[in-house]
Amino acid sequence: MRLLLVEDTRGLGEAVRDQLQEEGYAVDWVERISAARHCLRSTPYDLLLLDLMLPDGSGLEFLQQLRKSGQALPVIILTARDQISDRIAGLNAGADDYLVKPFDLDEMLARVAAVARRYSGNPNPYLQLGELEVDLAARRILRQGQAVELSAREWALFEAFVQHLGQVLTRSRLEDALYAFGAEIESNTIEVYISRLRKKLGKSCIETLRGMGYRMSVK
Amino acid sequence: MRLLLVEDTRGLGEAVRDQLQEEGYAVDWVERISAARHCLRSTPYDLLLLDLMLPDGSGLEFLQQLRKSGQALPVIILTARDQISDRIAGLNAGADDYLVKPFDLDEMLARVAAVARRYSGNPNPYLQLGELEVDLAARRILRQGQAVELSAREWALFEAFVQHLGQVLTRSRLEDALYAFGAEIESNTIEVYISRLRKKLGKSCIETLRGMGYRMSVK
DNA sequence: CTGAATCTGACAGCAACCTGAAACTTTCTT
DNA sequence: AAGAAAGTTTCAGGTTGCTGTCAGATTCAG
Repeated sequence: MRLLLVEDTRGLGEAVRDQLQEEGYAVDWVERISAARHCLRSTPYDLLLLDLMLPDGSGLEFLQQLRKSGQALPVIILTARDQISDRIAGLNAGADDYLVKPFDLDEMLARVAAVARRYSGNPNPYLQLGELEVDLAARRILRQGQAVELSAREWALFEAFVQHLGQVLTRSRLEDALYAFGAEIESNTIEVYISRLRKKLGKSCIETLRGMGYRMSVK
Repeated sequence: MRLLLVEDTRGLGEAVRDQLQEEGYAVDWVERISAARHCLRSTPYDLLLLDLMLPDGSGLEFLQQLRKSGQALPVIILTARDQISDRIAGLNAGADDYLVKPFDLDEMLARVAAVARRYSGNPNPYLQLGELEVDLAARRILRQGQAVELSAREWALFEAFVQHLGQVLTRSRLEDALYAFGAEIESNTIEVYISRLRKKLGKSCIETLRGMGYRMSVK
């Protein structure tokens, strides 16, 4: 269970993170919206804890953007007492719950556990990658609920991407994933398989970075 | 970060251990499965590097046993080139990644770092440079939260600056970063790319030092 | 003010990439 | 064992947008 905490108050952020980690959650803590955007791209999270007043923008707008882009990620917002009206706006914008600062840490844990429980229909080996649901162990992929069948090579390639989510993979790195080490390949096999994966999984699932390689991200 | 290396080839084992230790990992190196079992009982490890052909049994079976007993420990398997089919079996048995011998030590380090990162739950590390957020592994840059796309050459140049923050880079130094060693260039290509970077990343991000070169600072 | 260094918009050429289809290989079925 | 089906690799033609160069504008040092 991995959480992303966006909170610019040092003391509070640290306390919340430590408390959650003690409970066994994996927690990433950032202080800016831009950083949060970053994390969300390269890592699949199960829950977002979002302060509404941040140095580089409004958490509320950020949340709206998230929802607009189709992110179903559970969100708990953190607001100061004098921003209570934001609470309403927050819930409207698609938050799942809220906490008014200063809040009790046990209260916080309870809310997190509640939201987590509500959402954890499937115990975690499932990865949610945009419209894809991936079960790595079972080698199964659902796209918008529909099963997608991959051949051996297609799967090997896909797996390489998933195991290095968000990172740019060079051609030679991908070749290593498809063919055990140093097996020279002359033609454009990689491109052909990229093309097939896109056909099966959706165009936007793999980005091309001309002259550099390819990248799969969470969104 | 403590690793257990199970490898019966002396030379290879030594090289891998030394390399990893230089990178700051704590490494225990054993040559037998029985010894590995022992270590695992008495010490908590963060990662297991496992050869599949060992004098006292099959690493594959060992891995299966581990998984059956509920061990979630990350595992990278090492296979010889002619045991490719084991790679599939290994991944099925619950390995997280594989390396085909003979492998490049840098490649090995990269895989170890990747697996370690994946399990430690950290997202890619990112840099904050003024109004820029940089994720080197993902080759992603956010400028005030907005994604900025760089071409291959632009990125190479940018990377050179980031890797020498605050230092003055001469023209010939930059040429070496863009073109593999000593490729003479006559026209003002460098200036053109500097210009393109400034357009995308902001004027002030790279300073000109007339007659000397260019510099990027932390700001 | 003058010359040299640097900046930047424009552009032709071409390498990188995409993709449908054909040739070939492996696996399955009868 | 032979044929069918599925998977893999290669090839070729079409497209995209990066790259290096130049020329004219601009900045800077003396």
